[in-house]
Amino acid sequence: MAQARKSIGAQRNPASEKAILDAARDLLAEQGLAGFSIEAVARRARAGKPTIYRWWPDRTRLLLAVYAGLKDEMVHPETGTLEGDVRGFIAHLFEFWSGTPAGPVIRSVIAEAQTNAEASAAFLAFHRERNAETSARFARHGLALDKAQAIAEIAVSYAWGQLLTGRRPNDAQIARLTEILIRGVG
Amino acid sequence: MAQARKSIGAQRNPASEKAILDAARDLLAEQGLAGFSIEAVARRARAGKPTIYRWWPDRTRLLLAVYAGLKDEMVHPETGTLEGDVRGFIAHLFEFWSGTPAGPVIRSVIAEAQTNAEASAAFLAFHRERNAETSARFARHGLALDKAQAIAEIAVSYAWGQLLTGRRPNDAQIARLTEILIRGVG
Amino acid sequence: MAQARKSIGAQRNPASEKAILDAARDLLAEQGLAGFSIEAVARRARAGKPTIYRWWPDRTRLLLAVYAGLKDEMVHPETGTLEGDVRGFIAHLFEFWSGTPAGPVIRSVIAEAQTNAEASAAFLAFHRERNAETSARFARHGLALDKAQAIAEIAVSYAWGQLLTGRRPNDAQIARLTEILIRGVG
Amino acid sequence: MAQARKSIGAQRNPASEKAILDAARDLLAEQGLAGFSIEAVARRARAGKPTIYRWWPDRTRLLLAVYAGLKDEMVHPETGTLEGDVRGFIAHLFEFWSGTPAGPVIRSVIAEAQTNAEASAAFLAFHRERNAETSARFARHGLALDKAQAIAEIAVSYAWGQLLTGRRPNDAQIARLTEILIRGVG
DNA sequence: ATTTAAACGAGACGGTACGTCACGTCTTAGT
DNA sequence: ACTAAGACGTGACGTACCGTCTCGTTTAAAT
Repeated sequence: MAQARKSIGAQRNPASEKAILDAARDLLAEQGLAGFSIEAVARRARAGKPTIYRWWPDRTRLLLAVYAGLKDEMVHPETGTLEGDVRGFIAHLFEFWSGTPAGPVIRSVIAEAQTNAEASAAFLAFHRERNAETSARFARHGLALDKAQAIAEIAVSYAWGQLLTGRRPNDAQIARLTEILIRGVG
Repeated sequence: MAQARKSIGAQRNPASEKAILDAARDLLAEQGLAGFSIEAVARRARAGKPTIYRWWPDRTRLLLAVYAGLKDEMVHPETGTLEGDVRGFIAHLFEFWSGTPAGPVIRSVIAEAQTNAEASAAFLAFHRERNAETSARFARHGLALDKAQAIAEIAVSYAWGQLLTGRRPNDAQIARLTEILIRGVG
Repeated sequence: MAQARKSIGAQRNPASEKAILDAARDLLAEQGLAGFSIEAVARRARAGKPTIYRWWPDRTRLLLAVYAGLKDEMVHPETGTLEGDVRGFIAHLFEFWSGTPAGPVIRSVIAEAQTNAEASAAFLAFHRERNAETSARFARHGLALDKAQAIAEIAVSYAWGQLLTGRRPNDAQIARLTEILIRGVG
Repeated sequence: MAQARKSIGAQRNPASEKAILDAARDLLAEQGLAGFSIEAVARRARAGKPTIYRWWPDRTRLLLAVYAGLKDEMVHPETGTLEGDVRGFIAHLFEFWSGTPAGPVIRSVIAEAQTNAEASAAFLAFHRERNAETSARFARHGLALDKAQAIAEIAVSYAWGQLLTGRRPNDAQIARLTEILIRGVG
């Protein structure tokens, strides 16, 4: 959490930006979307509300900025087999979601997207981008691209379904899903 | 929309209950969760706020009551084959969600469930109940119950994923998903 | 406080009337006008709200009924001298107001009279009636009636002023007031 | 009545404060305490409720603020004689109360003081302050201070008694009261 | 002896106001 | 020019009480 910061003159203060994004992310991680208000972020970041509104036009855009900040961390290793990659992809999603603020943040973005068209568009765009990467990876093992896209979509949808209902599959469930998907397109 | 209703004595007035639930459902259908406030429901239903709070302790519980009111309509025909039942189940979900207030209502419930533990529990319970029915139906065609449960879960998750991102699959996509699922457990 | 009472047929139940008036008086005595709501009276008297509204058309009229019930107790002895009667009258007012629910009730009636024309009229009428009695008593000692009325009015106004500001004069102050009044009209 | 006002920065907007106090005072003058609600004041002043609650913690404190705003106007001329000053003081009270919002405001404060300890304390404090001034003035004509205080208290109590019961004395009645008081302490 | 009619406790009804919270906008004073 | 601070109007939150209404029960009075 940030200490009191003075202005650094007629230029954007990167410390403020970071303090705001950190506060927003931490609030989402700790209290979910319910605790995520501009006022709470400003209090926690020791920032003025207009400073937040200057850079992010509303609550939704700040949420999306936090969400965008997660992307860099979303990498997972290749295994060499299709089965290993699919299983690893799914398993990694849940690890990522539970070990970082990512889970609450994504839940919040999805919730926000049900109310806010901009959040919806941003989330869908990001999903498509990610799915292109994922299916490209799956296709490296000789799978047709359309089938790779299909199982990537199904896998991610399944993972969302678990996340949104507060569940997390065990290894056996992940293995079964993987098997169904690979046999299904085999 | 309801006219002003008097009390009918020391008992719940079904006309008021209906007017409130109708108003709530219509607001969700027209404006989504953002337009769904107790004040707005009271105005539209020509009801007093305390009348709403008397029967539904908060916004979430009223939302869940609207959601529960959808159950009866959620039926779809049997086709005689596993492939037909799976495909029909998925197709029916999207028809149901787009032709009735059900789509916006379910989107709202899922969004609410990300914030509210009660909504989360209610949604998960309802989902499990529905999935038991669905997988039982799939199992009538000779499929093992655990496999039937798995593909029911996957199918519903896929449908939610489409709904929550504002998409709707065409018949070919539904057919492909159906094929993957059935071959996957075959 | 009353037990649950049944109807005694097509006639007013005196037990209910008493229970309601007692509850109203006690609430005024204990919590003042702030705690005096029809709902609170009904709860305390174990009466239905319509039973109250059947006999007293609104909150003000029930307050006035409690006030009217005080009249009988408002008697004080004659002393044989003008000075004794004036002093005794004033002293008696404060004893009456502090030893019974009368103080809070009269404070409440005066407060209510600032908002409600009916309460104002009722209070003024009662005041005039009382003042006629008081000044008649003072006049028995040879004082002209108009002078007796004047000092009765002044004495009561002074007493109200003390009551409404939460004060109570000691004996010396009462004696001084008495002296001023009697010498003033002497 | 005020137009919509913007914030003028991180400081109190005097225009809003004035609009709110004016609206409160006018509501009291026109409708008395019954019409005096925070919601009504906010509507009339075109102010937000939180703006009112930011500066005055509740209805009572806003009422007392209106009451305090009357002080400056409560001045009356000296006449050179005790009789003239006493009579002028009493007469002035009624002129002040009938020609300005002061009458309804004071009636409201007294009513509120019967319910609210804070209002009671504030009213009593203001009364004592005023009475010190008044009795000091009376004492300039050679009257002992304790006697001056006594007749000031009696005079004000009499005036309150008239105000609270919706009466107003004519000149002869004021003259008679003055005579009684002066002869009483003579 | 039976029926009628009104009073009873209970509590739901549509409203209004309460006092609180967060929204997104605006201006100040300082760096 | 950018900062922290915080006031502004708006509007929803959940609660209390208003005065009205109907329910089903009870019982005295009228048949």
